[in-house]
Amino acid sequence: MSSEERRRAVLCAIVEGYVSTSEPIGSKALAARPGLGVSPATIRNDMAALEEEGLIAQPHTSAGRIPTDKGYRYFVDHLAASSLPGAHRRAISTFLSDAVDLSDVVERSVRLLSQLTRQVAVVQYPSLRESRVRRVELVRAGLDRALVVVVSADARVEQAMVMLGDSPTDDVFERVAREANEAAEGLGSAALERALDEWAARPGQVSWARAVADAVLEGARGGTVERVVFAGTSNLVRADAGLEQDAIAPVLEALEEQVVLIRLLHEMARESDDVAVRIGQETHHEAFAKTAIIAAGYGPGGDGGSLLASLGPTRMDYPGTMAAVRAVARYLTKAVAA
Amino acid sequence: MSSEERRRAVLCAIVEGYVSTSEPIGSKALAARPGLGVSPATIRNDMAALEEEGLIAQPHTSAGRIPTDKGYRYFVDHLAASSLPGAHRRAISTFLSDAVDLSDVVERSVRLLSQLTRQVAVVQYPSLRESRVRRVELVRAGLDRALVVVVSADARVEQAMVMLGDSPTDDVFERVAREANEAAEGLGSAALERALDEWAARPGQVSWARAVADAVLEGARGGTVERVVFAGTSNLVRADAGLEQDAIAPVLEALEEQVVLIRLLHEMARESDDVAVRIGQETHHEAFAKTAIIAAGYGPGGDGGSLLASLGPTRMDYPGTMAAVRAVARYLTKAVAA
DNA sequence: AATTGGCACTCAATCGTGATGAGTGCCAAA
DNA sequence: TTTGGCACTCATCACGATTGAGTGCCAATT
Repeated sequence: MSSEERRRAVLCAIVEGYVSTSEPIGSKALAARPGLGVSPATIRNDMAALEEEGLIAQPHTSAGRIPTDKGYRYFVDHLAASSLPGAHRRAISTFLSDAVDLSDVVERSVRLLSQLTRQVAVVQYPSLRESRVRRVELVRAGLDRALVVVVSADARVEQAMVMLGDSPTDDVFERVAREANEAAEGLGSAALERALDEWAARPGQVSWARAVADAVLEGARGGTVERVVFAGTSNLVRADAGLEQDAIAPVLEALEEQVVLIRLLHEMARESDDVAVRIGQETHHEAFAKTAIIAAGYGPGGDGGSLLASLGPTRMDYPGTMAAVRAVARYLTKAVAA
Repeated sequence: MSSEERRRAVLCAIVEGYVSTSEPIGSKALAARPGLGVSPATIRNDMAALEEEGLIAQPHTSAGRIPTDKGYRYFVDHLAASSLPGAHRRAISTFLSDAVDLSDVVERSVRLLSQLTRQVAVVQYPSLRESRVRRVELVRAGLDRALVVVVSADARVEQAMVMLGDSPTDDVFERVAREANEAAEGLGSAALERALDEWAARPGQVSWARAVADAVLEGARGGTVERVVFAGTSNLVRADAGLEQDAIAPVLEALEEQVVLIRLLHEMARESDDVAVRIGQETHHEAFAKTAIIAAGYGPGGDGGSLLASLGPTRMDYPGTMAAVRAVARYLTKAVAA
């Protein structure tokens, strides 16, 4: 093994050691490890070089080394894809096999992922592709408001409240409701838009027809809300997790906020078509500065898909977590396709 | 003031002092307070009596006293209803005034409540009363499964997946879908049940008609799922919150679990028609042993209503939190009635 | 040029010690 | 019943000494 190779091995050993013990790793402890049969002094030289490169650091003078964000990054980039333990594999298939509907699938997945990784799991609801409208239903919900319900051909139901700005009689309301359905039924995308535009612009049409048409279009597109569900937030506060008390509250806040997280996940999805990893500072968010996020897309490729992720302290089991995220993403893809 | 009254005043002062400083309160500090003009020695006597009654305790010999669960209970029971700061009142009305639909109202409420109380807020989705079926829609979602969508007259949409145990042709499926809607349309409660029973039992009916009928009935009843949303979990880990690190993870787990919390809230709603309070051990749950829960019903009285709550460490500002919970419940009642 | 053993040095963590003082319980006096 | 006095307890803090893990550097070795 060349000295270059050994330096790399030393880095990996430091990462693995620190992740499993959560304590800085010294040269002596490393030398005792089987695998790299060299003396502590040699390892010290390698460590000095690695520190020079900014891959490891020491918390204080007389302590061992811990990986920096950059060190973790190197480790992750030079990682052979590891496989999932058989027990986990079985857990996934049994967990997801008897889900009854979409929200059930999503909820089971997020719980499963949090259990497999012992981290916080995040699953974004699938952003469903545009599809044909099966039926439009208008339900009166007060004098001047109505609920628009769109049932699409691929078995989704979207609803939205619209303000009428007007108090139509029941007769008028019923007629508009019937017409809206007739205009939209069976159509999709461009044809749907044309039909609804025409309908809303008919002479003598009620003033709120445009609002209804927009609601139907939005419903057909799968809604604008990008919902995200979590599980396993308690893993953040586990004593062995390695996040200081002060670092936890901002993370929980950011998770509840959602918007920051969703944008981050989108960025990550764009830059990799397998599993994407952001470590510490790479998240570019103060709240996540001490955490790492491992994300993967699921569902049909292209824009139709959606995202899931695992979030934990930078000191996490990267190979294991990446394998779990990849596996759940794969199963979830199957589950939503069915 | 009689000695009995003073003892009560001492207890209240201890609670208030401990809540605001999060440190045990000594006799000297109490005597310095204006209000009860007696010497530290007298207060010590009162304290001994209060400790005898189990209302206060001392963490260690040479420390001041802190309230026990029982002490907090006494304090809460003998509390004059306090009113909400004007700023909070304004916050409530502006926060809720421009909500667009039910889930928006619920989400705004839970955020608002967590901000007002600086605790974890929990809001249960309104369990809506049974109502007439406006329309039933069956959407095929695979060879042997279908989505049943029930739109009710009061502007709700419920959906459920049913397994057909059979792979009907599209023609048959369409016919059954039409018939199911005809059978259910416009009916409610008993009449609906009768009509669906008759429909499902018709000679020559498909085998899965019963499953569809059940799904429709359940949808009309508002579904069985009782969803709960949270906000402000980061407040649990705030350093000044007063929960030890180890106590936090179980709480987060229990919140995610939901089922325990929901049952607890139901119990609480039953025992009080104003604001109900459970303190520490009174929750009868290990996870909540160090927390207090303040719950109130909202929505129309009787079974139609639902619940919201605030959860935090037992060392919390009870009057303030109770006032906030009460106020949000009141506004929320208005919001869902509209 | 790379590796190794030796050695002095640094510094966090640990422990023991003593001082401090907040707070108590008890008792006798008012 | 209240109060002042007083001895007692015990967590907390500050100080110092010790320990030991781990390092950096250098000269010797391969």
